[in-house]
Amino acid sequence: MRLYDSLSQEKKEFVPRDAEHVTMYFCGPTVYNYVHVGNARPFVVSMVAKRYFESLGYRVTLVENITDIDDKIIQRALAEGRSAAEVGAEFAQAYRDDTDRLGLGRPDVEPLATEHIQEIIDLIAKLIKEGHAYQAGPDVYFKVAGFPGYGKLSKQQVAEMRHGARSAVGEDKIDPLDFALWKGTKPGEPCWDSPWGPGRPGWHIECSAMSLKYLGAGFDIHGGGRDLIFPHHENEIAQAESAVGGPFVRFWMHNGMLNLGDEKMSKSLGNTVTLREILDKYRPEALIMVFLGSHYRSPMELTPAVLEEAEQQVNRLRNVFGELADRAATGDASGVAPPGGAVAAPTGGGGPGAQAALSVGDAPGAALLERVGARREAFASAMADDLNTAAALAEIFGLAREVFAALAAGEVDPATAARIRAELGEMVHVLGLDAVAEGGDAIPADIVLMAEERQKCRAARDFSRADALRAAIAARGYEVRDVPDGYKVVPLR
RNA sequence: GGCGACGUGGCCGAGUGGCUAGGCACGGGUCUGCAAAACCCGCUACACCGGUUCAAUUCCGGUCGUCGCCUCCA
Repeated sequence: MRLYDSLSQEKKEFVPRDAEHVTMYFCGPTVYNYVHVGNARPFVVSMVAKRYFESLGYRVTLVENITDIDDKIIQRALAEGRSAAEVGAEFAQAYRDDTDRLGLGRPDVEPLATEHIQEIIDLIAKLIKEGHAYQAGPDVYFKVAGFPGYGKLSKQQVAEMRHGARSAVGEDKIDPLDFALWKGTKPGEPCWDSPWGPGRPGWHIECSAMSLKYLGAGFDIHGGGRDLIFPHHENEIAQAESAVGGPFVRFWMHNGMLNLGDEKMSKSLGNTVTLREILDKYRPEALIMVFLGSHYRSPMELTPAVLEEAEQQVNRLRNVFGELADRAATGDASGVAPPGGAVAAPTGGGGPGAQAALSVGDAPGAALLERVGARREAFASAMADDLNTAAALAEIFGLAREVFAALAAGEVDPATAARIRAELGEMVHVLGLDAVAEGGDAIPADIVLMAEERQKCRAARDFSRADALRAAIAARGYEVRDVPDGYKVVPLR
């Protein structure tokens, strides 16, 4: 596959460091609050990338940190009269809870900065020992001037950066560009013992320490939001390459920012929306669909309209899986429908039976399977081109259209339906959209009763009562669809 | 000012030197007690101005506009 590397600013053939093992590190959030939707993008991107590599046959180790010690956490703790550890733990858990709702699983390792203080201290000690860092009073700084490649990721000139750089009061840097590796403690702040006195890690060092610990120097992919390029990742390169004396990572992968409406989502503007707020209003698959609908490197708008549209797309995929499941269930591999056919389909499964018996014929099924093969190939090429999920999704929708058409024409035998369902299932799995392929929860018994009652009303031609029942069912969040030989209940949304 | 993106049909959003993106919405039709789902048909674009070319939305230059980063930020 080809993957864009932000450092060289070009797509390069991706070859992992280790033949069969892909190593990835993504920068997770600093947990001083509930994460906003923007934080979900790198999470989704990294999980989808992981799935894609796995689909290629690689073993993947994805490390995604949680930074649970920093100025803002301390500030909040102070303001709320509790410990920074407490604040960090609360929001780290909230972050896990929120991202769990996406249904993408967890990264393989989710290291906490506060649990890697020793590794951080060791790394700093090494940098000092080798002359890349120096102690200044209670603090330790990285010596930017000693790292020739500084600015190579963000494409900035050191001289110009120095122009606008500033030092906070009380800092004793030699060079304004130097950044803190270790911050000496101040009254009321949490601290750890170190060779340089009590203090805490600076912002960037934890990621280098943890990525090197779990993945080793020269690992494959280091990712995160574009806004981390400077200073975070630039500084990581400086400190990590100085420490290892060689390349830090092979590919830098940066996702674009999220905008809310026409305003940029920004903490300073105060217009952030938390991930949990979004997930309370929309299905997780819809949010994933929105992310995948545009390329991961592009900035994107997140508006109610976009999310609503994604809900529709989710419905369409759910429908195609539902129809395929129904068709697959209508008979054995010979294509003969079971006697009697299905009438009620309380779980959304089962369904039409009678008209199915007529469609046999290998030819139409074979033609459709050919289409599936072609779509899968196109899907694979799209993903192989810098994870072009939007194009990959288009193949899924294209296939859905073809499947529906074949289904409508009665050209799909149960065995073919089952096979297509499985293949489509594999595709949506790579994109983290497994939910669209699942049957969903069982329909509540009372809803089924209402639907049954409605059937009776229809049979008795009491349509006003039937419609009232449908409305009542809709009010409960379900939709009744009349199908040729019965009905079907599906969840709205 | 430096660096990096981007301007595609009603909307979102891929992509390409000549040939269908896809989705949503909309209009017409089929099916249906109604509705939904689905199918069929329709709607077909590449900011502007130059240039290169047999041919440019796609390459080059310029103009206008939008956005991100330049030590809070995924």
